[in-house]
Amino acid sequence: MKYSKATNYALHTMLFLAKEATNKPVGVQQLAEMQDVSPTYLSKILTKLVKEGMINSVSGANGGYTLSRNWEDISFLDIIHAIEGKSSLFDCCLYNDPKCVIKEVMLSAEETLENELRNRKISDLVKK
Amino acid sequence: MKYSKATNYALHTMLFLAKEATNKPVGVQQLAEMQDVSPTYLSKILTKLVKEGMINSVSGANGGYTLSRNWEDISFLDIIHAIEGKSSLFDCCLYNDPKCVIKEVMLSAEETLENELRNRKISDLVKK
DNA sequence: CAATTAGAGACTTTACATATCTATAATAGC
DNA sequence: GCTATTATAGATATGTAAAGTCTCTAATTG
Ligand code: SF4
Ligand code: SF4
Repeated sequence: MKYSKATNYALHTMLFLAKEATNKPVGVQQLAEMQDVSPTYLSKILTKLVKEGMINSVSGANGGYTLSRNWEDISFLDIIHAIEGKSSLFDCCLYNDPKCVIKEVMLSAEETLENELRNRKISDLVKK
Repeated sequence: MKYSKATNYALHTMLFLAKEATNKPVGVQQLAEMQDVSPTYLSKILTKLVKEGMINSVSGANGGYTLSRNWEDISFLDIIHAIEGKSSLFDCCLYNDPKCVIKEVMLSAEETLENELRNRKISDLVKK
């Protein structure tokens, strides 16, 4: 059980875009080089962020990616969910025993984790 | 990013053993049948718990597994660590930037999760 | 000794993350 | 309109780890 590299790439990209105060699009070429990953693969990851409305993409020459308007609200959890999906960390083997104690513990722990990640915004890291 | 099925099997086995107040060994055959998993595979998982001192094994006829003496102290985190390993959920791609903000957020969130899981003991689920 | 049980190791299968390749679509600048 | 540049999409390949099987060995019971 680990966060995927794709999540790592997405977080680093978001942080970089946030640090760039400018609105000029940043090409995937540059973003990929910084992180030592292939541009086509990173592009595929960033497309997920585009579809979730976290960043915008601009085709054509001098194109690239920019943060969306509401970027200051984007949390770590948002980014993780965009890449890893939103399904629970804990897969129950049987069907929905509602008073199952194991499930209760695991889901409540996961919720604690999500709350923490929901409160941490990319924008908080930039302001200082 | 998900908890493995092996973790699920380990948790269910521990809970079952805890509910069995008796000290009689329970064979892997029976444990596996309940969880619809092959005995040899489950055996491999339970051996990890034996090595961490959470359960004891008894070979030979009428053998099986019993909880260890200190079983009331065993937390969810202990079991998860025994199966999934203890390495961090977040793999940092570069080497140890100590003031890295991303790493700081991810590790602190993970610590919150671990604290919650450390406070939940198998024995708490049985007492009621 | 015979039956039963856990443990160990090699191996296979499956699933998924990671990545590559190629073709298409959109845009800028000339 | 033409060309270069850039993102997007889909098919495909590779790598890795989880999940599971098979077989042999060791310990214990009776
Ligand atoms: S006991 Fe709980 S965790 Fe296990 S299968 Fe049933 S509902 Fe799921
Ligand atoms: S920026 Fe932080 S998370 Fe990223 S590689 Fe460096 S230390 Fe690791």
